[in-house]
Amino acid sequence: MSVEQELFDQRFSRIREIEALGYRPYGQRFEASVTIPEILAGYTPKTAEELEAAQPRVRIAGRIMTVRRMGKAGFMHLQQSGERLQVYIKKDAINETEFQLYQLLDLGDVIGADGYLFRTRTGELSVHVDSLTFLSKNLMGLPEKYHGLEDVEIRYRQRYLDLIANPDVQKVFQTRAAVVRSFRRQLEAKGFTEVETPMMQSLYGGAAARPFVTHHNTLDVDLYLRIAPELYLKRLIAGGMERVFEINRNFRNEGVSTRHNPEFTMLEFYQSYADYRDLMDLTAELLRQVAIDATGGTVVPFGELELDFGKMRRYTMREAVCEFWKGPVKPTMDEVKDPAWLQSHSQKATAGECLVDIFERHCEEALIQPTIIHEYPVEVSPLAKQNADDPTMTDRFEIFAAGMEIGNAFTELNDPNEQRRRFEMQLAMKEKGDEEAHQMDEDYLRALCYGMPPTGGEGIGIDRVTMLMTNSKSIRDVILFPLLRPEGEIGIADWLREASAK
RNA sequence: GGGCCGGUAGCUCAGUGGUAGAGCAUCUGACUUUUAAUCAGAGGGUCGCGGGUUCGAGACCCGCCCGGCUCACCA
Repeated sequence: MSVEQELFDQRFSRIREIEALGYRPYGQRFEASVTIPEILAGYTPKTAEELEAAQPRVRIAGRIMTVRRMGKAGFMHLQQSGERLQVYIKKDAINETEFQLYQLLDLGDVIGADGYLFRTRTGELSVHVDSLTFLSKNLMGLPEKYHGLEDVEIRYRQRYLDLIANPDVQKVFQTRAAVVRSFRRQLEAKGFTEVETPMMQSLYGGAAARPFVTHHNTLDVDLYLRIAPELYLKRLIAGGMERVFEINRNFRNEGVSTRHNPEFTMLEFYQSYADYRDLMDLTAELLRQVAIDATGGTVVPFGELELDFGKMRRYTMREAVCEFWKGPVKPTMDEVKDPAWLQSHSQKATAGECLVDIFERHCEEALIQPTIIHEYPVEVSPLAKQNADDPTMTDRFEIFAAGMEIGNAFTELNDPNEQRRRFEMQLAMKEKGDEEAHQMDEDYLRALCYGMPPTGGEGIGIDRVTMLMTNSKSIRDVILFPLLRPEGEIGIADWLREASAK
């Protein structure tokens, strides 16, 4: 039997001892008067003398994270929502049964305590406990108290343990919630309606990506998990829902990296009668407020960097190539507009694809401060409206920060015949082996044939924005359960069965 | 998919071919304001898995599994 299983059995057998003292090992409802974070926020400024005079009563619950026993007394730290408060147990201050319970407690158990607040000799805010109760038994050894849980594989696979052992992890996901809340609140305030569109689609579109395939038994049809909600949201725009947004999951059957998870959360919003320039202003406003709501200010630390969401630089893609060119001699605007020059600096098939290729290789990683790049070639923008002055380009922009793409927006193409032509271009690319090219979506064309108002639309990657707001280097640190290969047999059902048979 | 790095006690990590280690955790004892509590003692290992080289492998070689970083792909 492994050490871990011996510990498990030891703790399992303690369940009976707890019951023998008259407690339920898995507890019952417990009405705390206050949370540990509330106590820390409210009483940290109070001096020992102030607390001594008031002896504020508290009733708290939490998980035992440290224990220091000293014979007839002892200290423990209880954790709640990632924050810890010390409690002091003294034999004289509680009854005999509760003291026996205290002696049975293990690291990781969840308990409730009544008492009053005071400061110890060393000045730490603590609860002087006069009553204890038991709320839930822990059967597993906790990670080391000093280093916490560092094994990233265990952190991702057993996020519950990560949340217990690494208090800051909760803060990351609180911040993620604040990001989503901020976008939602801002868009609602501007008259956008939140909608939900299909995640299972018989045609996939709205992005360049390979899909996951699944199957519906009763209808006997293959369905794709959506790669984007775009084409459905624009059907709603065509139907007269003038401002809509959706915050939900997209699925792309592609590589996994520090910036890519196969399922990820996208905000998409569409505003009738607006164009991409309106969206540039809106984007700057949204991100600025998200930074404030998520971090308290517009300047956000990211690694060695500080990202300022209070201002948003803007370049056209061509300007960016001229500006951020890596070689010693920067190209001129005339060169960057010249298809021959572009094709002499990239292997891609068309001038537009060459421009994007050059941009990605030379510029993307240089876009540290939040930046809008606009005017994208038509070949890579099958759903965006062409620029009125330059039909090779579209009225489209992307948002970059920390060298990472975080958003994509454009004036929506609402001319059904031009959209038909673009789909056919995509089909031609598919013929040539481009697995990510769009499918023809005739129902979408039909919707456009009814007349879709001129519209601006945008998608923002919530995970990536959250990375920026939480100073996270990997997207897996902002997704509670990132995709990993299955773990295989765990064996804990056997442990429970064996322990309970003894 | 390619390259690089990692997997040793529950956790965090040492261990450059010669008897598998430390700290924390666990168990026993002492201790009524400690805080990485302290003190005395004890137990705990499929060295990721499978082959190979060797008198001898945790270490060297080959294959595989899992993870991380990175490149490719992508948002």
